[in-house]
Amino acid sequence: MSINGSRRRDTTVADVAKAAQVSKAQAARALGNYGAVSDDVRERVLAAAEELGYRPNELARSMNTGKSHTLGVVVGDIENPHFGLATRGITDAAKKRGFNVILINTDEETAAEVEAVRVLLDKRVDGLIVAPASSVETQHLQRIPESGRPLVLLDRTAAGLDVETVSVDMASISYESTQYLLEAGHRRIAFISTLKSDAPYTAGMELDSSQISERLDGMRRAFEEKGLSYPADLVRLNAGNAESIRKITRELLAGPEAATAIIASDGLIALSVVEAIQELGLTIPADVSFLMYDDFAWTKLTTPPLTVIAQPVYEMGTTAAEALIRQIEGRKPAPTTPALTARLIRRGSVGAPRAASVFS
Amino acid sequence: MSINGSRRRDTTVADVAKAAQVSKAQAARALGNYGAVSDDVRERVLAAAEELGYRPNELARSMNTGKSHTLGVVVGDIENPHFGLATRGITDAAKKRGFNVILINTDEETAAEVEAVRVLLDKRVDGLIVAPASSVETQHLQRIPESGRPLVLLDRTAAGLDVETVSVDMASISYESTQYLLEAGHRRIAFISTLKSDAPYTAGMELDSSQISERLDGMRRAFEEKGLSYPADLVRLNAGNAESIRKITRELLAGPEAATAIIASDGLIALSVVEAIQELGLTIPADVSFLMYDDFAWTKLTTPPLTVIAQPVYEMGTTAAEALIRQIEGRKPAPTTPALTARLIRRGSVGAPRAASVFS
DNA sequence: GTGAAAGCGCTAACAC
DNA sequence: GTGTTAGCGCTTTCAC
Repeated sequence: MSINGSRRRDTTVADVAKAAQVSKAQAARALGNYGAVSDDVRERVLAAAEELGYRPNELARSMNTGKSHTLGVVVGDIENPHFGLATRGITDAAKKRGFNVILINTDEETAAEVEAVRVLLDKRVDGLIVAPASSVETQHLQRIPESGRPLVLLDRTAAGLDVETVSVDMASISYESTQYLLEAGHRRIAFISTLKSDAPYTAGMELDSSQISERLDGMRRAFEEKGLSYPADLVRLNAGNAESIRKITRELLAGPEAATAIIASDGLIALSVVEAIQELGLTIPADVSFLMYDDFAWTKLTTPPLTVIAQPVYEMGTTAAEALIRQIEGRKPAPTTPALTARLIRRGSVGAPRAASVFS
Repeated sequence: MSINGSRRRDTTVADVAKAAQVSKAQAARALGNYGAVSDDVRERVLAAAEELGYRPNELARSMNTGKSHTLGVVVGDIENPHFGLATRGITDAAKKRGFNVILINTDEETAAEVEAVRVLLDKRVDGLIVAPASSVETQHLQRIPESGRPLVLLDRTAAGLDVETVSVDMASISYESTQYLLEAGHRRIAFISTLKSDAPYTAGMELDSSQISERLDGMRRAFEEKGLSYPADLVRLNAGNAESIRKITRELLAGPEAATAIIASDGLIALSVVEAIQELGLTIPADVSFLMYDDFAWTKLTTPPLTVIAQPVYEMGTTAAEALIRQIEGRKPAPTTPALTARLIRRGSVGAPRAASVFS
């Protein structure tokens, strides 16, 4: 005893076993409730555990079961409400099934993503959900299934990776939205994305993001169906921060060939675009029409309320987590995977272009 | 050898040691780079490791070092941008110091929080950051320092818990903001919070949240300094979901004693309040003034832009993580902890009350 | 510098 | 039912 102070060791099964006067194995069985244990023993063990304040060491448990009951989640930016909501979906679904979540942010940098995957694999998570920063650089993702752990992709697909992917059909919703803009009379439709790229966008260029590719494909198809060709000069990438987005917006809206409608690829971009439009003293939709991906609550509060492409983000999160856990537990795929689809919510930010008559 | 297929075991130090023709201990030393290892051995071990694709098992490592290099983070709702941003701060700071983050959502339910703490402790995280759902029920938080692991509180304090807490001084910013409203002529100032409570608010009532208490204290002080008494009937709790918030807003704005100004306790509430105000056909600030906690980007896009109380949320996250890691590593507190303060950003949502002359 | 061996706390064979 | 005995993959004495 003496001065029993300083660093107190956690109480272990051995301690409990001793106190309950049974073998370590029996104590472990009672505590982990598996195997066969007499009521008498179970009672004594549980009482002793309670008494001693025993708490299982999950690390030790994980070590010999090989299961950590932990999911690794790798997203571009948790600060972005899109991922915030998706993460909420993931953690909710995970908790429901007894799994925890280790979250890593990549800032949409592939290097950080590679590192994140390494760390999570080293930590022996049971599976991973990744929203890949790049649909092209995917060797590090390849390693996940190779290491025997399941992987589910969120939002974007990855080249050459045959894994379950939870995302909505971007091509068709993009097609539909573009049609809507075309019918309103727009021809000069700009698209702004955060996607990093060394070179400015040119038609037919290979893109790093399946998601953006699909959206552009949808737009192109809508144009071509009307016998029009799609204005590749209005696609702007590298819309990284607020400042660059304002700059892009100003450029897009200047000159004789200015855009008459702008599509923002996500909520963060939308914020800066709308701000820039207001700063220019322009009015939506009289001077410029506006459309954005993701339906956040604030989009209803602007004047006018914004027309958006709503994605079932929370459901995508739960779906991804459920799919992953299903794979981890080796169960068969759900009979019918309900397709997740985006939909266009027409509010007030799309109108006829100023000089519609010129074109139509 | 034979059909070396099926389940491939991960390669371990033992495998590497064998391949490099050294003892397991030496291989481990080279790999973990600690202890003394000759250049020759190190080289051979590293080469063998590379060759075999060795990856350390962090679980095993954690088990005998007792350090998991993982932080547990418990927040009310990651979907709330306030926590999204704080979490971003935490993960950024953690990553910078080589720590990972396990995130758990409590939905502001104390029961879920108790469970979350238990799970994280069982997983042997090195320390925890908790935004406590309740400032009163805190026995489970007590257990964290008792178990020998550091705890840092975020946003709210907890009764009887002497741990580092990262939050801004709510009483003074609330005082300042209330003064501002009073000077604009408001007397009927409502305050809406998500805080759960069995009974409606009454003056002097004990609240579950230190944060809300402080805010109300600040308001009260501002009123009293002007020789006025503070309208406790305008404090509304239990603003849980969009529907209840709209209902509260409608009530607050009806009748002869209607509120002339509304303060929303967080961004989620603000969204619904503003929407409800618009639905009622009222105009901000002509019909009702509005003030909210947290400065989100969208607050600049409404008409008029909203007057807000900006909190350094991201910095609170990084500060909390840094403080926690400092404690984990047993280092002394930073010489000067820079005080985090909120500030009032006056935009356009506060004006004179409709019937200001009646009061002044 | 190096290696053998003893754990970390738990689960899982395997006997009895 | 119960206890004994090996491990899981790593770190860490402790000799040499």
